[in-house]
Amino acid sequence: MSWDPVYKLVQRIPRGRVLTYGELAKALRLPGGARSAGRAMAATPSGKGIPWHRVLGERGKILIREPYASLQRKLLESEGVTVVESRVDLKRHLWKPAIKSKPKQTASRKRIRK
DNA sequence: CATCTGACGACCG
DNA sequence: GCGGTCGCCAGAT
Repeated sequence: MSWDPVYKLVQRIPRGRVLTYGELAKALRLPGGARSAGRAMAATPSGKGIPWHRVLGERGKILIREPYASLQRKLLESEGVTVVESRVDLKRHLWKPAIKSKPKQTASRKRIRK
């Protein structure tokens, strides 16, 4: 599986902003959901300039285990993101990615919900 | 091929 | 809020 689309989006996250696995997966419509986003990040090649630390769990919580958790927190704080009790304030730092090309739905997009 | 293992998240108690 | 279960599914063993 090629996670390129994921890395590409992650690289677009502005400095000082963050994104959650769930939002990431939803934005790219990854099959398997958030877990897929997590797998992609787990396979993130280091040294590619990919700001993996800007991806957090639901509610802005740092889910990765040590020793990376400390590093992630450190990197976030160095960008001006306040981390409290292993979590950041999404209201203040969540970044909303542009919608991934949603092929013409001009006027058919109806609610799927009940 | 059979199992196990998660950078997840929704749900439940 | 915390811990356990379940669905998800690509990789590793």
